[in-house]
Amino acid sequence: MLMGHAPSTVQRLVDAYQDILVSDGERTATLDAIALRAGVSKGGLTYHFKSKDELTAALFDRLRALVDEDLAVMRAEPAQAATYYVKSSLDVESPLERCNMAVTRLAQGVHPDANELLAECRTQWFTVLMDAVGNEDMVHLVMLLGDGIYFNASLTGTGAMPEETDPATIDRIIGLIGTIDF
Amino acid sequence: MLMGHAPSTVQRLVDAYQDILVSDGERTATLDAIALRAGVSKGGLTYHFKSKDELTAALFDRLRALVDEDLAVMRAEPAQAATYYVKSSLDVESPLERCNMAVTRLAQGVHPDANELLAECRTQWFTVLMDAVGNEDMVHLVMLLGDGIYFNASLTGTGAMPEETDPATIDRIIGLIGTIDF
DNA sequence: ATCACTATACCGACTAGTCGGTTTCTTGAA
DNA sequence: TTCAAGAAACCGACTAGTCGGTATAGTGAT
Repeated sequence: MLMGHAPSTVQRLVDAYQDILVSDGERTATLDAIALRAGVSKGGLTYHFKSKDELTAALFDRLRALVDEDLAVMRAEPAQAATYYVKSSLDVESPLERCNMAVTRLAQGVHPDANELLAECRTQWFTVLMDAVGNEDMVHLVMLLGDGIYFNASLTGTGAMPEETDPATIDRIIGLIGTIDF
Repeated sequence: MLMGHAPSTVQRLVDAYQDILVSDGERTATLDAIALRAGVSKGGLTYHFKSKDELTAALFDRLRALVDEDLAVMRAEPAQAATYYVKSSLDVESPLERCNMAVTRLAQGVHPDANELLAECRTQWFTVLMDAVGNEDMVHLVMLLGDGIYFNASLTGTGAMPEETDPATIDRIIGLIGTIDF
């Protein structure tokens, strides 16, 4: 079969939707704009996705798949799970963070399904971190820290990082937290 | 003169805009919906605000004023500033947090001015916390923690809190952070 | 002939903003 | 005391434009 290296039209459409959500927000993510960015006509879009809800469902499926991968990585190396979780929040260019951000845009637009999906993902991360770390307060601290980093990144969109999310600072903060006794 | 306790129409319009943004998102915050909620007609709205941008500017002014108040409180008691900052992130019903959340909805919709304003506010909080706490890494940690709490709250809208933002948990986390040696 | 589209036209719902008109309150001259 | 004139606050119908969705005729490759 030799699956093509070039992304399929379906993938490109989801990519386009995701990219527009991240960089320009929900309002701008119209069917015309998505089709244009994906390099197809509007008819081409509706050929693959009968409605915008179907396209959104595909974006949700992508997030679920990426989160599953991420959870597998954390489960594979429990000792690094907490550090990995915090640090990966910084990597706003990663497929997971970009997809997460896109769904977050929808959630902030108060799309109920997007909110539910994000809550579900957070629960999964919490469970895996609990298995890896053991201490519940520590897990809350780690997740809140990750959320804070992520929130800062999401506000600036694709633009320049504010000082808060400087990787070196995060490294030092992780070091500080590591010194906490329980 | 005896200034009325009942909020003016202008205030009610900004209230309505803010409330709809927080609980239903940017898309739902139409001029009609805002006017309806404020108890005036659309004409009544446009009498006070010539455009939606003007209404948004009034919301921004409100946030600036509330942040100034908040900064004054922190400056008045530097020893409690960090704890105050983290804990007040939990109080999603406070005028400041609600207004902040409304502007955040616009920022997530990638409104450039909203992003700029939020960045400006964060800088001010950072400066005041630096004066109060001294250690830069500690200030970053405190702010990221506050952002994480705030982000969790903003995702759930006005709904029930997820476990992460349970006040007792936050108290314990603040306690843990207080044990860090520099 | 089927698949994966292109291109274009269209509809109904909705949205920001406009505009003529109405009500209510105040003011100041006859 | 009355009343005309303004001004402030507000109403609601209308316009122009946008968006999601539908429909349809056509194209080129397999």
